[in-house]
Amino acid sequence: MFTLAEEDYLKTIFHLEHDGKGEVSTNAIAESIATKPSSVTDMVQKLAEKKLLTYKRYKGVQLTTEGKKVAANVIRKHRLWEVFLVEKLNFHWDQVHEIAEQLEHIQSEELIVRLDKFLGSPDFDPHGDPIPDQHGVLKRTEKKLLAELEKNQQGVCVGVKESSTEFLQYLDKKKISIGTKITVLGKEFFDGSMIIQVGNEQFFISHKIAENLFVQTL
Amino acid sequence: MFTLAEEDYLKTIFHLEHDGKGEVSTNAIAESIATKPSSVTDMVQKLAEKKLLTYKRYKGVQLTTEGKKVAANVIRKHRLWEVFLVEKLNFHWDQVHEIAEQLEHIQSEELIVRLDKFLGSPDFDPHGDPIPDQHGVLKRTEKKLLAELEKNQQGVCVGVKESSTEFLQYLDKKKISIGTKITVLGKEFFDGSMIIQVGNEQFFISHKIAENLFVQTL
DNA sequence: TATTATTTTTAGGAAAGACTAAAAATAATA
DNA sequence: TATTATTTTTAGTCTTTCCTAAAAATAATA
Repeated sequence: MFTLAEEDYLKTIFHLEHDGKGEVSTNAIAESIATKPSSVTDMVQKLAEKKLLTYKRYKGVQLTTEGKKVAANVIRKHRLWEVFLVEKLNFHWDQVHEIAEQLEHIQSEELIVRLDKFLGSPDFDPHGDPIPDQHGVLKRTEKKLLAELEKNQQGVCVGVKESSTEFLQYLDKKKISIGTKITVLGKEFFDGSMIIQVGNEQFFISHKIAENLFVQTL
Repeated sequence: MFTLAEEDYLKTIFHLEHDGKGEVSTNAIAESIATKPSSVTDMVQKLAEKKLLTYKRYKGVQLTTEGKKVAANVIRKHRLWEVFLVEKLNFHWDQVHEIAEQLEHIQSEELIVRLDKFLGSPDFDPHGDPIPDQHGVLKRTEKKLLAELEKNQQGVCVGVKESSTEFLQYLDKKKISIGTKITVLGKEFFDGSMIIQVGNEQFFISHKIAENLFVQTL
């Protein structure tokens, strides 16, 4: 369908559009993709001919609906493979990017349908980033403190507020790390303490803990 | 390390060397890889410079030890991915070749080590072909009738001798198909009947059945 | 606003890997 | 062995994607 290079450009432009608002500049693309601006101009003109983006000389580019769909699909594949690598092959979350960069280009609709099912149709990748659905729709997410979640809400751990050794050791003991899915089973109004589920374990955490953990939520 | 095209050539030449004996001709490679002989000459000269094969004009090529190692490694990856697709994603054994053709080029030592472990270090792919080990060593295998196996031997189903509807339905009921691993738990000298293990099931089969099933063995 | 700096594009070309057409070896046959 | 057929190679191109160097457009500043 699309070449590896085309897919990489679309994906990168998609990300840049989400960060900065509006058009994406040639230089920004060149930097992201580690190539020269002149190469970007070439490719961007080609993608414009294919109606995957709109391009006006010196004015930057913007993905079309079709372009966004293709890009989101590549990102979907990338993030699903990352889940596979971490959940099934026990890679650490920070080891999987490079491999997923390759796997995201494997062409097979059926493969992704089955992989998604095999993984239990996850909503987030191991970095806490949301996985676009089959139609390329990326649910918008918010980064919150775990303490802000209500009963029955879910989040994926994406970071800590204060990283004292004690706190990190606590998280380690409780098997909580970047990408870990956390479900709030109960919340005590009195002191803000919670019962949460992590993997198959359920346990109590204090408000102090819940205020130190960042989670990504739908 | 090597380009996708290089890996495809090495793999193809490896297979051709195993089929016909001796040197592999330009035309044979061209046909296998669906390209023109002139393109083969180009690539073969390049691979010869890289010492992956020996090449004499008009005389065909032969892989060096290094070339064989690279080729066997690609084949190892291909076959491990096929096992993954069939065992984990529930693809049918005849649907996986094209996808594995792509997956075999993913570059990551660590990935293959972990994939192999995840799959339980299988010896055969879903077609009954042996999987080369980490060092590129391909165990030689034999195709036999199941009836010829002794107690505690293992084989992978690779075909049937006579394919009557009744027999195929029997195999279907017993969940035996191409690629199914069969272990002989016991064998009765008197009538040649066997107790075999298929998946988690253990059951009795008559000599007549065992004589109609081809298996690949180490 | 004139000038300088930055960004972007054009022009021309390189490497990889494919192709066609024609030439050169080798093989097969009369 | 001479001739024909087949296989293989060479020579010259094409496409994709990248590059460098120089030109053109836009933005920033005096």
